[in-house]
Amino acid sequence: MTKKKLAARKQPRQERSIATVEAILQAAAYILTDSGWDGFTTNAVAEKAGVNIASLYQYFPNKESIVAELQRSHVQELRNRWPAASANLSLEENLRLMLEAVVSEHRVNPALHRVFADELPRAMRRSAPLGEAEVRWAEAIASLSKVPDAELARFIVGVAVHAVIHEAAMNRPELIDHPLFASELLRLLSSYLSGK
Amino acid sequence: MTKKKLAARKQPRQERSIATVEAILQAAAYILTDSGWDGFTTNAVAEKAGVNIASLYQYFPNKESIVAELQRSHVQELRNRWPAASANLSLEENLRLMLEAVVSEHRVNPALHRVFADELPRAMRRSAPLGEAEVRWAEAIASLSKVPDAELARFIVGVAVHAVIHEAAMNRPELIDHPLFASELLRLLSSYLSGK
DNA sequence: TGGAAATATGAGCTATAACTTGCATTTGTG
DNA sequence: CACAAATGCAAGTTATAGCTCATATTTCCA
Repeated sequence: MTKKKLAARKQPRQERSIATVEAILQAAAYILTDSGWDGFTTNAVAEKAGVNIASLYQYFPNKESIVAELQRSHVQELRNRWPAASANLSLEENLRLMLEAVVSEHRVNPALHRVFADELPRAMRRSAPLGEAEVRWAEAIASLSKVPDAELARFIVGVAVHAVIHEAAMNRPELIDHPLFASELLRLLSSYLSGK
Repeated sequence: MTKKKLAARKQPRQERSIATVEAILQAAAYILTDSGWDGFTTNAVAEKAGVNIASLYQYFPNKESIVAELQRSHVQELRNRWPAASANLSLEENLRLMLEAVVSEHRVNPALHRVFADELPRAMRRSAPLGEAEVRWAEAIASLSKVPDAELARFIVGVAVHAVIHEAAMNRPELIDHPLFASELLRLLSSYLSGK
C-alpha cells in the first residue's frame, strides 16, 4: 500500500490550459453540489466542463485530487473569515466574535460545505487542522476562563460549537438567523467557561 | 425515481436458511468494521459468510438492505440503554443519568457505530428518530430548566451532547473515562439550563 | 516561419462489483 | 418414501466508471 499521489500530473503553462483546469474545478463543484458524491464521475465532470476526459487526466492524476483541490481552496476561504484575536476584550465579547466567525464560515458555499462534511467517503474527509487565528482565539478564551482543565474545555467547546452551528446551518437554516440562537449559544459557553 | 425496495426478497423458513441469513449479517458486520464501506461488496460478504452469492440475493434484494437490517438491530440495542425518566429528581441528577445513557450508547459496538455514523454514503445514513424514552427525558429536563425557548434549548443540548460524546468516543477514547469529562459536560449543561 | 513543446481529443481498454440464470441438492410432509 | 417446496450453488452477464493511447491541433519562440 503506497500513498496516493495527489499532485497535479502536469502544471498548466499556457492560458488555455489554465482555463481548462479552472473549468474542470468549476464543473466539479457544480456536480458535487448538484448530484453529490454519487454523481461525481470524472466523465460527468469533463462533460460539464466541456473538456475531453483525457485532458482532465492530464492535470489531475485521479478524481480524488480534484476534490482535494476544491477542499484546499475552500479551507483557504474559511481562514479569511477569522478576525485577529484581541487580547483586551471580555470573555463574553471574545466568545461572541468567535461564534460569529464560525457562523460566518458556514455561510461560505454551504452546499459544497455539506458535501465535504457529510457526503464524501471517509478517507477523503480531512478535518482541516486549526488555523493560526483559531489557535490564538482558543488561547485568548482559555486565558479568560475558569475551568479545571483548559485542554478538556477546549475540546468540549470546540466540538459543541461547531456541531451546533453546523447542524443548524445544514438542517435548520432558520435557526441561524433566529436572534435567540446566537445569544443562547453564547450563554451556554459563557456560563460554562466562567466557572459556574 | 421510485423508492428502493428494502424488504427481504424471501423469508427464510427452515433453520438452515435462518442460519444462512444470520451468517450473512455477521459477515456483513465484520466486513463493514474491518474494511469499511469501500470493502463492503456483496461478493466479499457472501464469501466471508461461507454462502453462495446467489443465496445472499435470495434473502436480501440488494446490498443496501443488508446494512439497513444491521442498522435496525443496532438502533434497537441502543434503545435498551435508556432507563425510564424519573420525575422526582433534580435537574443535575436527570442530566447525569441522561449523559450516562448517551455514553452507554457509545459503548455498543463502537466500530460498527463509527461506520454507520461516519462512513456510509449519505443516502444510507438514517438518523434514527428519537425513541420514546429519549423524548420523555427531554421533557423531564425541559420542565426543570429555565430557558427562554425550550425547543431551541433542546436542539442545542441534544446536538452538543451527542457531538461531544460521539467525537470523544470515536477519536479520543481516553476522554470517555476521564473523571472530569462527565463532570465538565454536566456543568456545561446544568449551568446553561438552570438559567445562568 | 518552421519546428518543438504544450494542449486537446476520439475512441477505447479494463477491472470491478452488483446481480441473474438454470440446475442440483436438501428437507419437510402427506 | 415420494414429491413438492425450500434452499444452495457454479458460472455467468452487464453496466459503469476510472483511466489510457495514439494522434491531431494549437501555441510559443528562435
